[in-house]
Amino acid sequence: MGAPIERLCEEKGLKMTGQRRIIARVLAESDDHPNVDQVFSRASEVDPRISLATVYRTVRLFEESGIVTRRDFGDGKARYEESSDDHHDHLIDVESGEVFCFHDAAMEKLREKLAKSLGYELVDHRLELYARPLKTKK
Amino acid sequence: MGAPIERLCEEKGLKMTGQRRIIARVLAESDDHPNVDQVFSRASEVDPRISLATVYRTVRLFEESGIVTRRDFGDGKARYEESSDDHHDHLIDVESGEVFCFHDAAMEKLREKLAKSLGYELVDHRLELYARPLKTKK
DNA sequence: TTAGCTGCAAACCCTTTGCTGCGTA
DNA sequence: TACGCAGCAAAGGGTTTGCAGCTAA
Repeated sequence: MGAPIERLCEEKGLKMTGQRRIIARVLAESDDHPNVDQVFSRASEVDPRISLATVYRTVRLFEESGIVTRRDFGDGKARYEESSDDHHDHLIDVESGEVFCFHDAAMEKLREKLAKSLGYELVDHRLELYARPLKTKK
Repeated sequence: MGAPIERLCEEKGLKMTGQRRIIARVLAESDDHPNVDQVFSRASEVDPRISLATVYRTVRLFEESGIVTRRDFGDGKARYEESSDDHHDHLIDVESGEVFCFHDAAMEKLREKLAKSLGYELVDHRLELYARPLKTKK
C-alpha cells in the first residue's frame, strides 16, 4: 500500500509532492469515511503547513483518478473512502455516527432486476441504512 | 387536498398566510421532486412577490411538520415531495434527470433482515437507483 | 392589537478558484 | 529550467438569519 497512488501519479504525469503523499496515506489509513476537514486535520498532524485548499484539490484529483470514492451521507459534507472492487453499501449508526460497510448479493441482484423491470439499465446506486443498535437486553 | 396543510397550521398555531397556501399548493401539485428554486419559480407564477427566503422557511417548516419530505439526489440541492405512507425509493434517469418512485416489498424485507443481522434496528434508509433507459431496439 | 410572518440583504458553510511564488521531474 | 503545484484569500452556490415593517387572528 502507498504504492498504487504513486504509480497512478506517474501514469497521469502528475507530480508526487509531499502533500499528495501525506493525503494519500491519510486516506489509505482511514476506514471511517472521513470528510475533508477530518482529512485536513489528520494530514496537518503530519505536516501543519498543508492547506485546506490542497486537501480539496487532492481529494478531488484522487476521486477523478478512481483512487478514492466520494460519499455523501446527507450531512452536507463529502466523505471519502479508498475505492474498492466490491460495490458495498453502508449502514450508519444513528446514535454514534459510525459507518459500516456491507455487501449483500441478494440485494444487488434485486436492484438489477428492479431496474430492468422498469425499463432501465442500472449504472449506479446508493443504499444507506440508518439504524440504531439493537438492545439485546435492558 | 389543500385541506391537510391548513389543518396542520391550525394544530401548530401557525398562521395560514397567502404565501404558505401557495407554496403548499405548488408542492401538492408537483410530482417531480422539485428543488427550492423550482418551488420558488412555480410559486412566483402565482404571486411574484413571494421571496426565496420565504420558500426556504416554508419548505423547512413543512418538512418539520411532516407534510413534505426532503430528498437529496446528490446534486447539492434539496428536493421536496409530499410525504406519503409508503416508504418508496427512487430511480433517477441519468439521461433525462427524471425521477421515478417505486416500492418493492422484497427489498424492504431484505433491508430489515440485513440491519438485524448486523445487530441493528432500521430507523430509516435511502435507496436510489441511477439508471439509463434500456435500448430495446436501435 | 399583537405575535408571528415576510422581504431584503447580509451572513454562513462547504467547496472552488485566481494569483503568485515554490518545488518536482 | 519549466511546468505543475501549494498556499492564501477571495469568490461561488445553496441555505439560513437579523431586522424592520406587515398581516392574520
